[in-house]
Amino acid sequence: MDSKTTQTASAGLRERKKLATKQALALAARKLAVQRGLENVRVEDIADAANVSRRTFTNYFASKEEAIASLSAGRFARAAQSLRDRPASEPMADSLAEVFAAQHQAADRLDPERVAPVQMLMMSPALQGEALKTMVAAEGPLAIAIAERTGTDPQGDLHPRVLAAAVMAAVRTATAQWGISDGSLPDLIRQAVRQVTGHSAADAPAALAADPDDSKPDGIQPDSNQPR
Amino acid sequence: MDSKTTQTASAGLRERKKLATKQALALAARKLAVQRGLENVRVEDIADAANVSRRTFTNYFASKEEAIASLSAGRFARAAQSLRDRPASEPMADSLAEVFAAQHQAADRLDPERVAPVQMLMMSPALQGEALKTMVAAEGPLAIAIAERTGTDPQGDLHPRVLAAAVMAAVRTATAQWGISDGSLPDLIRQAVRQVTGHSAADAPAALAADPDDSKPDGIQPDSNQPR
DNA sequence: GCGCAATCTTGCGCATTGAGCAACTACGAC
DNA sequence: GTCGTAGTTGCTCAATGCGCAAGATTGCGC
Repeated sequence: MDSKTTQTASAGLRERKKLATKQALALAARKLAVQRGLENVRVEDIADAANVSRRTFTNYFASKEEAIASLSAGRFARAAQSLRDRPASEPMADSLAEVFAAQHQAADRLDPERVAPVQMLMMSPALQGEALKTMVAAEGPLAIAIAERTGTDPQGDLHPRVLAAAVMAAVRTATAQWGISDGSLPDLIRQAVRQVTGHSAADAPAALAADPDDSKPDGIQPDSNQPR
Repeated sequence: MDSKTTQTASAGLRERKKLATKQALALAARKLAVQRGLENVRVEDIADAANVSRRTFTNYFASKEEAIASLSAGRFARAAQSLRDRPASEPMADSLAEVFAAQHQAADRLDPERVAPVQMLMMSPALQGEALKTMVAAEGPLAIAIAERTGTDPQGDLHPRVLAAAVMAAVRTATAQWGISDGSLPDLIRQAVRQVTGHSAADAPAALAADPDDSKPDGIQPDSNQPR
């Protein structure tokens, strides 16, 4: 019911308005949280900023944290599809590394001045729980996509699910490391993902095709609502 | 401040009372949640069951979810120390697999009638966030212990942290799988952990030494507060 | 076009919660 | 035995989550 934030098939004005409201709320929440700090933002403030009532906010999100986390949900949800778009001949380790590296490629080039606060926000303890739930929620679809490749059963077999979970954990760790150590985020992700897929990080090909899917890395997107 | 739930060094009556109160609250929270369902339990009910005021509950936990999750926190916190207790000569993959397999060994023998509701509870969406935070919190100490073994820098180097995160993810996946598929929890954990450590699960030694540390697998402990 | 049904939004109200504050009490150092 | 410190509690209030019902908007069949 929210996984189709991506394929805006323009099902109808109704649907589109709903999605627009949801996104407006989420963006307003993030914007205000970056500006004032999450704890100084009331649900009412967010609702006001999105021109809806406090009650309407509750219809979409259970909390401000969830609203902000929903911004990353879309990107992670697309990971499974991105994996399917990879050539089936490619080694699984390569596919996974590139899928996630490509997703975060744009973020790496953005102005650190604007990325840093968002990064800080997403790592804050108040959001950690929601952020984790978002990533864990993406494990299921990813496991299914992996199982399709390997021809295993995504339900009964432990392997695809463990791999999906491990890869997401690797991405999370790499993202956390980014900013502390130097190095580009995509490279850190490749390194981390390859570690859990069992392949050595040494022989990683430098060349990589950025998915068209990468056009909207909404997690740290320099959208118009970004504080300026 | 809560990681020493284990080594009750009896620092003083004051400390012990504090710990006792905390544990009583946590156990009461879990007990009531299993009985009535988490949503039908108010903080006040938990406080009453533990013979403290509602205000005191807040002094220890921010929410009922956190209270319940705290029961698993102790066990995960001990994982790092358990790893250090392993012989340094043992391959890392074996050590990790056995540390976590041993931790959950007792749980596997318990009466499924009593384990099932607890398992159900821990997997409920309401607790997922807290449960995840608990596991992620354990990654840091585990990464440090891993880094000690491998002689790498737990801060700058990505490897120990990724490994720690991947192992925790593997344990989480195995636990989730447990109950759906058949098989013992320790075996599932070994299988999952070995997958992310890169070792094949085939050559796992059957023999394993249960840590003395395993004496209190408090996560699913058949304590006196268990519903009967 | 038209009007009805489904759905979304909103205002209102209430139960619950999180947290600051100050008084009270128990522990433990001296 | 006395006193300082730390834990517990009741009071209070801002904020939240959600049920309910009325009002507004969209989609659809005719």
